[in-house]
Amino acid sequence: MERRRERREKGLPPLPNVERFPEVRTRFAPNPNAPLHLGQARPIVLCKEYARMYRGRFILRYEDTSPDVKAPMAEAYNWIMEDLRWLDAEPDEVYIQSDRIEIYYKYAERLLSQGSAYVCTCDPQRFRELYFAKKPCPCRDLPPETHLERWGWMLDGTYGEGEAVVRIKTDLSHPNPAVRDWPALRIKTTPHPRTGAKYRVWPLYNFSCAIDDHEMRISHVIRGKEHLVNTTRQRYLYQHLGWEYPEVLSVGRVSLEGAILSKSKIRAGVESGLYTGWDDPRLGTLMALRRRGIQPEAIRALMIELGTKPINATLTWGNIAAANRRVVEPRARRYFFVANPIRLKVRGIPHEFDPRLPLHPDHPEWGTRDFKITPIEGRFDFFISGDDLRLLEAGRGLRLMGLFNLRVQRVGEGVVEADYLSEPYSEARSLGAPLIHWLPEGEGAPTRVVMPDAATVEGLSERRCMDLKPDTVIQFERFGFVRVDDVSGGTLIAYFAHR
RNA sequence: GCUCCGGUAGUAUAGUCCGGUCAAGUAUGCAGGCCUCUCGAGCCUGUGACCCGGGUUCGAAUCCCGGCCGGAGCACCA
Repeated sequence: MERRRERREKGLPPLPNVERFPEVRTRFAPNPNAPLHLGQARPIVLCKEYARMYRGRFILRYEDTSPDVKAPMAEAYNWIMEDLRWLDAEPDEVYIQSDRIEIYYKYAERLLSQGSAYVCTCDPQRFRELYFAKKPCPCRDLPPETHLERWGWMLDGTYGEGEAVVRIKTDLSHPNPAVRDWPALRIKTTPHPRTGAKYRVWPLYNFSCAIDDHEMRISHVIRGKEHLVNTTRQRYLYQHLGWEYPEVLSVGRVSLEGAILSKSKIRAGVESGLYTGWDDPRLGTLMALRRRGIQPEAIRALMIELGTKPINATLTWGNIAAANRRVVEPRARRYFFVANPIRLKVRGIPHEFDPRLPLHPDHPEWGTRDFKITPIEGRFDFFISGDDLRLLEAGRGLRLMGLFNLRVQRVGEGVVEADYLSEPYSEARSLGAPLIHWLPEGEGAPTRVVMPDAATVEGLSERRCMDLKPDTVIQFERFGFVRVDDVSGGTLIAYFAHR
């Protein structure tokens, strides 16, 4: 009782039955047909974290055995690896199932010869009727020699696509029809992006996955609960082979409010041009989150918080922003970005000013951004954000942050006129004057911020921002946190993360 | 339709296995206040939840039964 109360302080609960295994080995087994998305981050982070916690190993296994229905993409193998590295989930071992076909064949033959599997040549429709009635199909009870012979015909091309399939024997009276005599290998002649036409018989998910979990000595399988039935199916295979099934943690699915996580929908949108790419800010891919400046630490923290329960979780962008803000706030430098700029003409400035604004309000030691305001006959022009127009009113006070106070004279079409009032910040406070950010005329670098809905906001930012390195997350004061995407084209391109 | 899994505040999570310490904790959100030359951060206060109905029990978020709602699976996909 006491013990249980302590352990949840932070981090993950202990893994069940660790003592069953010489080493904790977890695996993530994606189909390389798209980059990773937020939903997949849950099992990944859990697997990696547990491997770390128990000084075990984390294995990446590409499950690319469906050349047609879920065709692998040659680029996706690398995308996935990059996504994992970014998430700080570098795998300790990597396997590709399309390299391991012979291994699956070997086990198929063993199962066939020991009568644990059979080659079924029934019409799928017909088989369906039979298994719903809990009846064996005519192939099931044929002798192993016949099945081995048929197996040869699958391999040598005597059978065509759809004419034969290897099934694993299970309990035909199992209450769940889905587990009865499930298919293990089938004929598929579509060329594979990695192995071309070398193989015509391909294992199905439950077969290759189950074999590999054993071959790779996986101790704990952490996967989405949509695989619950698959776990039941695979246990039959382990029984036939005399293996012990690993521990299984079935975790709920993660969805993200307003974002599309479905690979097929994303692909359709990317192909039709609805999205700018797999990293369109509207998408929930890891690529997209990364581009928006979401930090891997934030994703990891979120996933660890979700934990290992079989409950589906719907995260909001607010949840993500909150987690990310915690990571990014203490280390993001502050700069001014004037969105939708309008001209501010100031008169009556008594002398030069050299405002110095901190790069981070809580870290004065980081230094300052220094400006120089040199009025000519008391006049100087600034740019301020059109979004701040709502704060301005003729006759009212206004403070330019870190500079001086003004009295607004006229709010006109695209131009605001104001008179110098005073310098002390305290006066702005007592006046209740709004504080706004600004840029001296001539200082601004053209800047475009890509917003979460893929719309863009144009404006000006401090010239020194052009020296920032891509990937840096900064805060545009009073605007929000953004990630610097590109500075090479003379325009600063940034992606908006959140406020 | 059949099979399985879930259901704690807007969202997420702790507690459920081993009933009392839970008139339910935490984070985020929201509202208000303080602080601060950002609409950031920080601090304080408030807000708000055990799906429903029975049962067992001195006592149920926790156990049992029924219902309702949600999700997943029922592919020669992964």
